[in-house]
Amino acid sequence: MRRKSALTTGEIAQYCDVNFRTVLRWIERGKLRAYKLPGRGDNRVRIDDFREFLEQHKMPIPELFTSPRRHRALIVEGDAHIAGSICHALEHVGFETVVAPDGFRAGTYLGKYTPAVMTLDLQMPGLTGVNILSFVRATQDASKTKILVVSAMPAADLQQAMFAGADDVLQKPFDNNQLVEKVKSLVAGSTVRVPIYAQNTEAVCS
Amino acid sequence: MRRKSALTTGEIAQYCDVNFRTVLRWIERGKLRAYKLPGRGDNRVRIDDFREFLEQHKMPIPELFTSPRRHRALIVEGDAHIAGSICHALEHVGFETVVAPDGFRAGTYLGKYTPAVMTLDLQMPGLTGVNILSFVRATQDASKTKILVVSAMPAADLQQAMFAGADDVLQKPFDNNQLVEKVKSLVAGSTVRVPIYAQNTEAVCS
DNA sequence: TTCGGATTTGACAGGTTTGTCATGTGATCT
DNA sequence: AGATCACATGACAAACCTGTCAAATCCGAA
Repeated sequence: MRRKSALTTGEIAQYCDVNFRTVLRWIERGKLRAYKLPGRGDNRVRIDDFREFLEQHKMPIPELFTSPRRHRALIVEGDAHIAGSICHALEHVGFETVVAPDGFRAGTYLGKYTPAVMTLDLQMPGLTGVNILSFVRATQDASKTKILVVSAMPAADLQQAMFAGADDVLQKPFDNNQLVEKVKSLVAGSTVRVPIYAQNTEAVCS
Repeated sequence: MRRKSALTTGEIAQYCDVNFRTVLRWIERGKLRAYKLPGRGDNRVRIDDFREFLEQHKMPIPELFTSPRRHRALIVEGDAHIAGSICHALEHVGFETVVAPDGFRAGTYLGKYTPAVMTLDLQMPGLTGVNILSFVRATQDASKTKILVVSAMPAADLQQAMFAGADDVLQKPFDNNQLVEKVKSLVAGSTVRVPIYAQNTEAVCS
């Protein structure tokens, strides 16, 4: 079954545990964004709009909408050996993993998979670590992705990574259990929403 | 995926997140314009008609059809000076430009903006040029993006870039006019076989 | 605490659209 | 050419919209 990209009023009514008439009124009053089908004027609400609505009103978000992203981890790591090891560890605790062996792929995969968490090797060739951190933080779509910096750099540099936007750091060499613990707590903590949205830094030439 | 100038009912059903039976009814009632194939009477909807339909009903337009795509150029270039120069030249002939100063951003922007054409500096720090070429070519969403490799590498290496998937190459240093010409012809060549009715007359500057 | 007014939500009915299923036939692929 | 897939059609069930009215909730005042 294909994943739906839009919901009907009835479905939303179920999720919110209210009468569908109420959902219609929300839409009427512009509290919930929706578009209409040409026929009878059936409303469809895009999942993203629905999520935003839920967050805005601090309503509980059904597992259904958080789960697929929640268990996805992006591993940005140049060393295939280490990457494989991380993969294995995370998959073992239920994550769906994707490995990006270079910066370019890290970028595409981040946008494509919107993982819940991303482990980032700052010393990959071609990655100007700190820049990436702040860039990701400023990117709306990815701002919710938790970042765990994994690096062999000295502790002072790791501290700086935290300032730049990392959610946590882990010094190489590390133990897989350590990593799994950190990742898990990052994902668990991500249920708390920070309402501050970084402004979108556009790179469009003017 | 094959290039299409018209859509079937099934495809529209997918895009609209609706049952294909419903799409048929829309067509029956004249809400969505379509023409029939001679055989069984299969419906085909021209892309422009579909887009008009979506706009008319304020329905979200799938990324796939967002119009300006054709005129978007992604400039992957580490040297801000050169990047600015390319930007300027391309904007002058009607492109919307985006600059990616590193591999990571190249990746995110490629996915985000799905540009019609991408100029790629193979010697950027951290870009393992040839890998990227083949990666992009293998990536479904971006496979239509034309790639112009811009590099100071010797001609033999550029030749290899062609084998790896580049659509054209340009040796540094280059003249802006040269670049513009190449980009324009790449975009022109990619003509998505837009049928006659295409009113996109704002097309590439002539 | 209790009361009344204002607002929001739930319930019901009628009419219409949309989804589902089964079937037949033309496309499409190898 | 044959096998598989996608589409069209018809009928029926399910879901949705509109309008109206009753019930529940909220809020300030007595």
